Amino acid sequence: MANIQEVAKQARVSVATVSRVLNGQNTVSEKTRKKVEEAIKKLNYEPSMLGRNLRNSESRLFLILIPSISNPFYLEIIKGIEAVAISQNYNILLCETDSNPERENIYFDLVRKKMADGIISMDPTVNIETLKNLSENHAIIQCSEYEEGSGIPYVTIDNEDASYRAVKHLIQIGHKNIALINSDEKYLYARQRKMGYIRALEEYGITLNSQFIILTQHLGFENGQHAMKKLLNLHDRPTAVFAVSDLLAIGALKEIHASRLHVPSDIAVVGFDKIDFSNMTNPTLTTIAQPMYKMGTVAVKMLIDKMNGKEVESIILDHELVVRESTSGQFI
Amino acid sequence: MANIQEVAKQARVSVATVSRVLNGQNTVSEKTRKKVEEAIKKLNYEPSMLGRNLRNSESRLFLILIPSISNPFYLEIIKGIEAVAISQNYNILLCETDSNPERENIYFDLVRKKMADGIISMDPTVNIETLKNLSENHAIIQCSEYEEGSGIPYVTIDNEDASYRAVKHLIQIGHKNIALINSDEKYLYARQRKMGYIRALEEYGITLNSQFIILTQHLGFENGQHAMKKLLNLHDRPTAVFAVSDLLAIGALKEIHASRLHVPSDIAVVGFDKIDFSNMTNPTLTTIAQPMYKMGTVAVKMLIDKMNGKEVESIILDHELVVRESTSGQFI
DNA sequence: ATGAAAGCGCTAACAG
DNA sequence: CTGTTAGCGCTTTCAT
Repeated sequence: MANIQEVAKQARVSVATVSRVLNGQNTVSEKTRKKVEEAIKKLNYEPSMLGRNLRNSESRLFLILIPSISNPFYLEIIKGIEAVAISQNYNILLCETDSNPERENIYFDLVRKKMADGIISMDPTVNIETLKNLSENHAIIQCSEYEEGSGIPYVTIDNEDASYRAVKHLIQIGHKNIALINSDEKYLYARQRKMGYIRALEEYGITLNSQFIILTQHLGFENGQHAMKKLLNLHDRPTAVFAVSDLLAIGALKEIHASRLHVPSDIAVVGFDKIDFSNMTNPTLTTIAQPMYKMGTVAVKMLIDKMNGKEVESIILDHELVVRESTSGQFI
Repeated sequence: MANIQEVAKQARVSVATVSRVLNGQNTVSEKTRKKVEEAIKKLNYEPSMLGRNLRNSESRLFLILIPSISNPFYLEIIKGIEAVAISQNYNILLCETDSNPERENIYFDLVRKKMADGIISMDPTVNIETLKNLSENHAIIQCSEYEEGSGIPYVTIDNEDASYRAVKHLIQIGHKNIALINSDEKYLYARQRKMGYIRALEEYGITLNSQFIILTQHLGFENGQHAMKKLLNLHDRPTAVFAVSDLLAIGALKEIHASRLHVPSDIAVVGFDKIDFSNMTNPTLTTIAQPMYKMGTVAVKMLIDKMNGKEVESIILDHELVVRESTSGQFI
């Protein structure tokens, strides 16, 4: 493989000139540029990013931290991230932490060792102290999940309001006994969504039934099944369920079917995220749509701004309630 | 950020010695090693991979090529890849081509420019000529999809046999009118799976009904719905469907429900891949399990062997028929 | 408009 | 066991 030296020799110019051509500087005469371009073609030369990166002290790589690649919620965000990243000549290192601090540390090391120029963290289980430390020397943006007052800019939605609207929708179609399948309240979004749930109930004068709130360890399908099983075993079971992720909701759906009950006539279900799969279930799932793709694009733009030393403000994006079959029709 | 020079100065040794400590060479006296380690700690030094990579002419990054990140089939493979990669101090660049040659080329450029040391391609739409060219100078492994006689080693399953077994299962539970929802036959796996389908029918003396074979552009949910719609509109509709991906099968499931028919009593359904979602549907999906995680780990090992100049043989892994609700019970 | 030369941070060959 | 030094491939300042 040819290097810049050989190209220079072939074109009878200096390596500096070759470099100038490579980087599209306009201080090169047309004639010289031609010569260089021919030499490049003739030698099949490809500039090495290893040399360039060392010289520029950059890797042109972003670290994207997610808890699990199996959760479709993140995939759409990643698409947004990737689109903007590529357009700016960056690439992404997709890092799945499995909520494992050791694993997380392997990835953070990549940044410490200059293999990545910045971080977009979507991991709610991230060690926020480490993140804060890292943010002193590196550009970091939090996406979706965040920590208030950490000084790390974030892009997210108004979880409290989204939750409020989901529950209000259930109330408006006639439900009073509404359960909440929430995740562990150590997560900010879980606390926020619970608040929205409570606010909606209060607004309509519905008494909170603490048996109707089930907490799950993770946001997966099985967790939704187990939670729903508990709810179905209650003496007075709910007529509607709001689950804070589509995967949880789909698990609930499955469990309801297993009990030979019908959605939405026996129990209505609302999910959260609008993952692709929420439209494939039977019945299709009413859910809160997050602007995931946009969230990804915004996060990258914020990150690049941050790397360029600009002042970066956190951003709250809009969400939307998508009514589908799992709540359609008036409840009587 | 401190560099190796400053550490050397602080420890009053040469940079070579620091490098030796960094790389765990045992030619350093205990006393010196201590000094160096203290200096590293004191200065909060982290070795830069940019320097190391340039020096070693490696990036320690693998390029993983997939057509779409939304297809869950690839995710489990990726987990396998990542596990082995990390254990060998590599990281992965996950690249979604969207079956777009331009996009593909951006990623191949990464290899040409030394930003990646090797490629694992899982993209059936990959330009095989480009791949062959690239394979002259770079280590490449094909995973799942491959090209016979390309000289590029691959790891995959026996698609013909897997398909044969799926169809045989349907026959054995009493079906004769078995449809095939296949993808475009420009893909090798599609041709192989069709062969298996035909072989099973022939073995049981069932005449092939060409109306029962539907080809789809992609392997997605909607494609499954459309294909199933066509089948349901046939005068003599099939009593069983074998779809070559779970997503297709789930689409078929949905369409069958929409027609107020019941699975499996009206129509039995078999999918392919055993993605997580195949267990979340109602009914759960009978499917062919591919050893996806293992496929990923094997692919990386092959890649690393290849990079080390070893002779690498292609590998065929085992598959398994997983019978679940969508075909359970004797068909009458 | 072009070239010479320094240097990004590291490793390894060689010398001692 | 340790130090000196060249050099990986590139960009950029400073001359000219």
